Amino acid sequence: MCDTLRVAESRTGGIRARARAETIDEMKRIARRQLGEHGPDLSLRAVARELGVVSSAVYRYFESRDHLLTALIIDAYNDLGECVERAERSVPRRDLLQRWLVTCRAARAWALAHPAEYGLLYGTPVPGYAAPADTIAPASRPVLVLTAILRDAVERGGPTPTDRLAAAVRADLGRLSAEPGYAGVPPAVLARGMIAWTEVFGALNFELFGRLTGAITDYDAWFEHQLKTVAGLLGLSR
Amino acid sequence: MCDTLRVAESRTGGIRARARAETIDEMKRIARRQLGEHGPDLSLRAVARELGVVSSAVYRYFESRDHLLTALIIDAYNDLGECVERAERSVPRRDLLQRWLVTCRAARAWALAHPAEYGLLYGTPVPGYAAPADTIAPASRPVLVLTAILRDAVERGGPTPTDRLAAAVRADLGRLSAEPGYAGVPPAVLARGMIAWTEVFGALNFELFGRLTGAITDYDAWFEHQLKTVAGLLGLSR
DNA sequence: TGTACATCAGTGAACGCGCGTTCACTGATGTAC
DNA sequence: TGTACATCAGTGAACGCGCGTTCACTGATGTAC
Repeated sequence: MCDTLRVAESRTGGIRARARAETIDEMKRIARRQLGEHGPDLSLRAVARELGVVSSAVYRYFESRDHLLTALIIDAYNDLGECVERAERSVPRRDLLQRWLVTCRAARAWALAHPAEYGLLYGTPVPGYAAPADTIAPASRPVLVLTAILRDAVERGGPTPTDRLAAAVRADLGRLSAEPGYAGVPPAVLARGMIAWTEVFGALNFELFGRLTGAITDYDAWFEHQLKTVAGLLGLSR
Repeated sequence: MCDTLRVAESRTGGIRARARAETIDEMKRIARRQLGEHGPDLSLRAVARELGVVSSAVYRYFESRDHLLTALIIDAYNDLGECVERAERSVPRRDLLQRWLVTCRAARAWALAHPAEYGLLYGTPVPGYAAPADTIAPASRPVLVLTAILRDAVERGGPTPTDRLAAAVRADLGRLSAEPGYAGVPPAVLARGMIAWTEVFGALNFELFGRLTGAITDYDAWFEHQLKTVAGLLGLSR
């Protein structure tokens, strides 16, 4: 009953539904900000306090703390995914190297702009929090962008690596390349793509978690250098 | 006074000093275990509880929660460093590729055996905790092992990459290769080493933080494949 | 070898704080007739 | 167009919990004479 009405309201964009959506957005915005200041131990009460509302009022909008956390994670994945997709779309299809570069740069730009959310997505898992299934699809958006580039490279008869894969690796990657988003990318290509991807996220971890302090000062330049070196692994040409 | 005596006791290995050291060790052992079960939010009270001691008793041994955390971090760095160093020493000096492989395998083995401590060292920084200077030296032990391999490769006239480095990158890495542990490794070689290192730690992050669940099932094989691919970057020969 | 004393480990109570969550409630607001 | 009613947002108090840290204290234990 109650749920049916709520859905109907949000469909027709009723006044209450709009106000409700705005409050949810504001709660998430505040929560995101606090995530950045006080780490991943998100506090419902602190969010309520900043919103100027009693703590129990939050439960009108989120079933529990974990539900709020999940909403933030899904939003973050989608935000990152959208940034990466938009950036990649802005480059001519045939320029595979640029597509790869732009994709990685967009991921880094997003991470630098949202370090706390990056930590939430790619850092130490929050103990006691199990990511629900809803997060899987948004989480794979960035990697699907990369896969599309690889597929285009393959279709264009680009360099196909002759790496010998161990049976177990071939099995895992073969299973993967049979899935919808990964079709058309042979295991050996997929392997190289994943390695490149791993290096890029390793670089982001090192940079964002402060593991290079004292060694690197120009992070932009160092990231660019890494991208170009790793691009060699993919054999992408302009 | 008090400090002088304590030092004297520990030097002579007095009974009290030994008991004290044992208690400290047990506290750290318990804290390490709890770190694995309840995440990086270490609780002094929980440690005291498990030790069967009142919470304020912990302050006989550690000035504060952060001091205990620092001790754990330093121990972990040293433990990891020792594992990596020992593994690398067990390989003939001239077999550069094996030395590289064994080094990375040791790092992974340690991480898998101590996932919580790995998270403490290489995961999201604990908010509000600033690592003191004492952690710098132990933290660099593993990377110095890699550097030694690279230096030997260079001295043996191994392949010197002709990568063009941007001025900023050359400056940063040049500054680095002027430091004690990095001497004898030219920037271009250092760059490739750091990229390989970044990939390996990216791989560990993905594996330990569960970012490959559903895709990879045989993590051993996948890691080996990554090592061999990345070794190509270093141009290490047997 | 015996004794007085200093030093230690550990106690127990307390301070002040923050947290997630429940529950009965009060008005305001939109809806159906 | 007006009115009765259902639904909502938000309140305020409370529950039970855990936390880091301080402080005056009690015995036990090692040390110096």
